[in-house]
Amino acid sequence: MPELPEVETTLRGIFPKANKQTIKQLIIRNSSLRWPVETNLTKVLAGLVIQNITRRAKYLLLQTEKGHIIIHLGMSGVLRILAHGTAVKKHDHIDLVLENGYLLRYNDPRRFGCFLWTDQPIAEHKLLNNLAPEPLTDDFNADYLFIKCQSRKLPIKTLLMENKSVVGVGNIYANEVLFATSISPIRPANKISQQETKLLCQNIKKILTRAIEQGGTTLKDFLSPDGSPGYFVQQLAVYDKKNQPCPNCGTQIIKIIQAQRASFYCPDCQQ
DNA sequence: ATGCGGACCTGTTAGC
DNA sequence: TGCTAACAGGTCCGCA
Repeated sequence: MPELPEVETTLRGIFPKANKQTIKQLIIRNSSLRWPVETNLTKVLAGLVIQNITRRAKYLLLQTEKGHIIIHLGMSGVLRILAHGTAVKKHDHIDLVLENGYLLRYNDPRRFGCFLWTDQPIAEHKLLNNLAPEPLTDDFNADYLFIKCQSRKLPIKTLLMENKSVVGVGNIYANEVLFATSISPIRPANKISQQETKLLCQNIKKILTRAIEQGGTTLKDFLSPDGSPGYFVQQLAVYDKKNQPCPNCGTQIIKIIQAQRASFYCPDCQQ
């Protein structure tokens, strides 16, 4: 479900109620996420203070005085801030109960997400130490992207979705960014020109930024922590638009499968 | 090192 | 209407 804008929306939603709060209790109803949630975390976390909450790629990092909680929402995860005593629903796997009367509740039907603890320096964690630069910082720029593309023959769409090259861009935004840049998803990465990587880089930043401003993209069930949906879906040009007219030229959008993921593009505008 | 396919899950929708 | 198959926003891992 969530790409970077949805995770950023989640961060902004939980921050005001969860940051600087003391953890009263951790409740694990179902520990079987992507990796098992360690049951001894209930002891480790009790009494710790959430000193800061940040995002790295699509990971949410809750910093405490003894280490970090690493949360990923996978395909279908949702984090919400709720009052103590709020009734539990299906797939409400974890509660982080806070001392201010609220709790952070993790719901994830498909259980592709994770809830991990580490006391190692966070940047060195195995899941984080090989990630591309944050796309909305200056470290992610045209020169960086060009060098990454130069040495690779895989389709550009696939490169945009691998976390060692680009983070935060999932299937929806990979399709949208390539449309905005008039590049076919099947073009080999090493056939992208320097000028095109510049435009690609600009469009990644532009589209992610705009999506964040709209509160993310709600396709089926994404809700921000306050329960509101995202509105970026209204601005999608090609994603899930098979057989619909291209907004530029009217040609029918086609759907193909790349790396087992659906790609949508205009065969006329995108070469 | 690269690139591909499988794996992990449940819920919803498309198609017969 | 009902059953079945396909598909869904992610990404790690193992293999060639």
